[in-house]
Amino acid sequence: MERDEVIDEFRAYLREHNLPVTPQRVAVAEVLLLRDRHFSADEIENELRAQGISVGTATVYRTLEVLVRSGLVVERDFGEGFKRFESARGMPQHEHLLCTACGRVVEFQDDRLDRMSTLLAEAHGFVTRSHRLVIYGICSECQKTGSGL
Amino acid sequence: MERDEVIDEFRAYLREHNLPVTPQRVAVAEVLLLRDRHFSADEIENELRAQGISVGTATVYRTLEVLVRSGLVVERDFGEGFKRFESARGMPQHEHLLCTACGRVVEFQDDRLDRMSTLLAEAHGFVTRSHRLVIYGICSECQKTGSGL
DNA sequence: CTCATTGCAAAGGATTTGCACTAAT
DNA sequence: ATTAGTGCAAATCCTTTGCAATGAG
Repeated sequence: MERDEVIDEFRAYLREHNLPVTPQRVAVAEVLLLRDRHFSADEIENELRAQGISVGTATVYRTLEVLVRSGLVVERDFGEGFKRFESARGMPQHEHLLCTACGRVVEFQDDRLDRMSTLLAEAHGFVTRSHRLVIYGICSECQKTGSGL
Repeated sequence: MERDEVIDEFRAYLREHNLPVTPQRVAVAEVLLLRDRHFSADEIENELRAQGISVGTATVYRTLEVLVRSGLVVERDFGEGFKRFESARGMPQHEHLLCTACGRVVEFQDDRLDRMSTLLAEAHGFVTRSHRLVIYGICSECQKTGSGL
């Protein structure tokens, strides 16, 4: 799949909803959709600044709102005191491993876990809608360097 | 276990650490340890105010810090924009089922899940510190009444 | 041209911190 | 007496909002 296809999808979404396609919106979308990372609003702003593009904080947040509504981006809260955003591409339902030393986020998907989660919910009379698993630990890199010890 | 035993445990913790046992600290501890609920800092303050006890906001937060360090209370973040605190009594590691219709929170514990979570982390080179699973769904009550549909 | 977006700065909500005052040991 | 805790208000951190200037369609 072409890298810019996702951006075009966003452009299409904006047009369909009569929302102006501004360079700022596209710039924010590019950071988020063309990379495989979890960005905080602040990181996005810094990333853009590093690229020489200046986008106001408010605009970053407002664009993130649109991106989430478009379904192209997903909002995550790992209890760090701020939110992170990631492309919704590919992995529909996945879990997160968060390194408490360096903040790195690793994603994975496991069918057995999905099934177990549904069964556990049923056992308590719940009909599952979704679930979220975050495992906090130390990644292999940080284990080597001894960071956060 | 008697209701006041937990409070005595907290008093003991304070003494052992040369921390003064103040009426404010005990008051906050009582709200949290003598009930089966998840409280926000704000709710604790209101609860105390309703009881005619006035405790400053800063003191509530500072006491929560001590309670968490003592291991008697656990801090939770369900992505609501603020933190919740609950007694750690009994269930050392447990998961949460959150009804998206009525907001009810149900807790449960499952060893197989704990083990699976550790194994999944290892498979990705992580050393597990802890994990958090929140299953979002509809509780049996709401399924009957059709709330949130 | 017209209306939505932008950016700045002020406002907000949750939590923290500085500091003079009070209380526990 | 000592030393730490308390309350208040000011300060932070992340995020939202008001509003005049700007830009997309």
